Amino acid sequence: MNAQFKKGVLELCVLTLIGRKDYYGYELVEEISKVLEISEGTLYPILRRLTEEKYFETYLQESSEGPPRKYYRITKLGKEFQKEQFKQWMEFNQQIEVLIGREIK
Amino acid sequence: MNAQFKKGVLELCVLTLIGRKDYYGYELVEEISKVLEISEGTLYPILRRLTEEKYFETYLQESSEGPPRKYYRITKLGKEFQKEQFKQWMEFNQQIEVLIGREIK
DNA sequence: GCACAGTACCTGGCATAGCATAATACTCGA
DNA sequence: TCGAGTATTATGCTATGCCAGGTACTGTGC
Repeated sequence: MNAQFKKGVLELCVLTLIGRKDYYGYELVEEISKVLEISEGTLYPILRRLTEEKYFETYLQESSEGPPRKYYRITKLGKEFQKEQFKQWMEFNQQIEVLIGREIK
Repeated sequence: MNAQFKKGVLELCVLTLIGRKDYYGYELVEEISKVLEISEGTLYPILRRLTEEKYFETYLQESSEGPPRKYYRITKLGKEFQKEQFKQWMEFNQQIEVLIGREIK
């Protein structure tokens, strides 16, 4: 899989998934990994960045299966950002389809 | 427009368009610019890179409207690469849709 | 008791690719 | 002759994904 394709889109995926329910990092890696390849070293920085930009809030929760889990909850600002990013992604996709879409056979 | 989205996909667009007919750089910028924002500083390096990797061949042609034009023609290797990239892009798109697609309203 | 696997988080350094900016150079019309 | 349009190229910046490695807690098997 061309790693370049993921640039920017992973952020949208993280925003969208956490918009549906709170996740902790490791859980999110597993969830996304069901569908596409992703490494922890990619995801944790995205979570930190989006939290720094006030799109997420965090809280810790004890676990009986290991160290405490850091949960991420989307903020109002995060929801707006997700909407905007989603819109842009859809537009971009359509533009690409205009350029290359006819190759579908 | 989120510039990150373009990473990797522009390469596929260039491969696909030049797969249809020969283009010179400036012409290609204009063609793609009809659909999405792109700068020359982005496109020319892509052309050089793909030529170095034997996906394109080039030839010069005089022009009465300015300096000579450098035309790009796709190679057999380029066609194969385009197919492969196209397939990967389509797969990637589907995977993203699985993750975030339900947001469509 | 201890090694190990599984769970959970974090960071530093690297590679890639898009972009802004600028330089060069040719043609043509005002 | 000056500027606009055409056409190519190079340099340095930035954003983001990935690899590799480190820390630390829990439970299991020897």
